[in-house]
Amino acid sequence: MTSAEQVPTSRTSRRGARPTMRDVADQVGLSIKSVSRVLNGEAGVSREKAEQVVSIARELGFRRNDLARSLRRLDRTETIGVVVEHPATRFFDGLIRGINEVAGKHGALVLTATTHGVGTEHDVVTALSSRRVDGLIIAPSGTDQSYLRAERAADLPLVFVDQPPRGITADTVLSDNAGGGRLATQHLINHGHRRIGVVGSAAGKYTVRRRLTGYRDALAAAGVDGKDLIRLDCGDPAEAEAAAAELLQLPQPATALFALNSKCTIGVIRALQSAGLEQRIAVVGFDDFETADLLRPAITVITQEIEAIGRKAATQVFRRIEGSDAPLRTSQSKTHLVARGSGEIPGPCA
Amino acid sequence: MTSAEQVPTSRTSRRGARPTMRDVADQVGLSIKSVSRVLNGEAGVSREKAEQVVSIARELGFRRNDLARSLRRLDRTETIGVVVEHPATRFFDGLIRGINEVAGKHGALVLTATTHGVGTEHDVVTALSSRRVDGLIIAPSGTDQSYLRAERAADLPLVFVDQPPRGITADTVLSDNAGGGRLATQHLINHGHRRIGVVGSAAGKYTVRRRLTGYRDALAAAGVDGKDLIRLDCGDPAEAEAAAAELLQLPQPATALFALNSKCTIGVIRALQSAGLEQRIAVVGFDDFETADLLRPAITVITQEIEAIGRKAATQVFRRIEGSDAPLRTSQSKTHLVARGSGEIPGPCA
DNA sequence: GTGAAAGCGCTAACAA
DNA sequence: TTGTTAGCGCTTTCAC
Repeated sequence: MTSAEQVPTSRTSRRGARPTMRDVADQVGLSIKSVSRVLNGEAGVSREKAEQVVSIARELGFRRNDLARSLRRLDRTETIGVVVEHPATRFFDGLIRGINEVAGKHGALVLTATTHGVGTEHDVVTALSSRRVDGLIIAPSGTDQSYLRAERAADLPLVFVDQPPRGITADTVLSDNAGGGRLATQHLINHGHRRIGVVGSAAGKYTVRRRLTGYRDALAAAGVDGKDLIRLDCGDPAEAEAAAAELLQLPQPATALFALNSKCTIGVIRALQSAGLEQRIAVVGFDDFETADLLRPAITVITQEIEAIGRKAATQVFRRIEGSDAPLRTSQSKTHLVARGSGEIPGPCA
Repeated sequence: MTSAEQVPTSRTSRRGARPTMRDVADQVGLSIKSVSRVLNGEAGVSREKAEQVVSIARELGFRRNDLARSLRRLDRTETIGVVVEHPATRFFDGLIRGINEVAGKHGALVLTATTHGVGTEHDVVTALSSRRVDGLIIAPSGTDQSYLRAERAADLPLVFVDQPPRGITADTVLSDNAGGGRLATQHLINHGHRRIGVVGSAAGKYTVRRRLTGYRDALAAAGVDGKDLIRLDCGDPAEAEAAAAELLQLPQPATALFALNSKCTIGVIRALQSAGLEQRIAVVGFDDFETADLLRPAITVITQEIEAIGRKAATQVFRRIEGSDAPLRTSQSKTHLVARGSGEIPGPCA
């Protein structure tokens, strides 16, 4: 409290230090609060001073520290987190497009984190939660989401896509996977097939189970038995290729194949090409891919309304952020069959 | 300082409020600092108390507020930002994989933001900078990066990939685009082609210019003239298809086509299929795509070492984060030709 | 139209 | 082993 001169070191000169509102205020000769007002577009500062603030801020390379801002404003970061396993699939591309579209309207930044590789889903989600995103859209890759109890308890908006969460309840946006499985199978039956093989990924996965349910329903409705024609747990195209090859070499071989995701579709096509059967065996794949129409035959697929799913999920997140406490909701988007050739190859009963 | 009882309202009961170290400390009957020690794995707390802290923290659903933590620790957020136009391409997939691999070793979270659609590159990068990421890896989509002067001045680690920045200088990791263009063109020349058409995207884009340079160099080295065979500014497969069709209908039509990116490759293939020329006209595409080997003929491509680029970029970012002030560096990764059939269709001079 | 003071949740520095 | 104090950069509240 003595009047000894304080000689504050200029913070801006420290390596890596970034200018603060304090620095701008000092330069303009204004209080930090006025600077804050200007930089946040609040009223109550004279035009002249305001212009000075803007110009000095620009000159200094000022960027508002949103860490501090969000801390003071009690965790409104205007950021939503998206957690996916793997960004480079048609599915996640469309999803993120849809989410971005809605988030843009709300002035929020969308940050995507990947669970592939080092970090597990749990780690990545927790990291985002600790960084206080305002909401989270999660395409689960783990098998248990009960670690999110803390976030649920704190009312952090959580929306699941592609698969429902396990171990907790939350808003969820799904595709009609069973409907898609039914569509595909029915389509093949209609084209005269009775021995319809299935190649899919992890047997325990929700989407796999649902698509399979649709397959079984369609077979049952047509009075067909398909028990020995299912090959699951194919994690990559190579495994799917092997599985498809197997289905084609059974005593009573499959005359049509239904691939439960696009990686499997690729494996199936490889198997058919190796065997020279691509014009003889029908194929329907779940999920579209960019070059599906360039193949010979072009590939018939089941498509999902992916961008719509992204929009729905984001809309729901923002509804919750704005305080909605409507009951938890699970919505389901349609799936469609796009006939391109491979699925219309006739079977023995055509 | 009077002994009047303070009756603090329980903060945890407020809707959306999340437990703090204060809450944990109160429950355990310890100071906030001890809680901090435990939750950050610092030594100096008795086993017994530490276990209590951990268990109460878990019970309360405590998540450390990393906004506050980072604020106090002067902007070490242990987060790096990646800015890309569009996550769902083979390129960005590999890139993010490589980045994640390195970031994982450094305990940092990788957050990806997309510039496609609503937000411009500038907005997205600034938002990330305001959130105080420790470093930024940017695949430029805009045409001018001088807005990053503030970040450069503050020594925020910045690494550009795919294309160098304009308007500022920074560490950059590129592919040898010209080399790839030369490889492709030379390959076609070697297979007897002299009229080699090019279909590419935006003429002003760095990668397009470099790949074209390689093309011209190879033609010049072989004494071939290719002036009227270049069609740029094809933004999507449809435009590339039209451009390719045009090149095939010239008085002296192209006998081979070089597509400068995978979207163009797809358009080119479509044009050839429509004309029934896919077995007659040679094609080389820049950038691989998942179904390239399923097409007939399978597509010969130039590949980039994408994951390596991601690893290099991330390594450089962390080097800078750790304080390196080595001179700015531009590194270049190799490109390779993968022969699959379409590029080996012989030309008239074979 | 302008500013001073307090405090968001945490950690650094120091004290006991 | 444990606690106290100050303060990161901002916004909120209230006073002038």
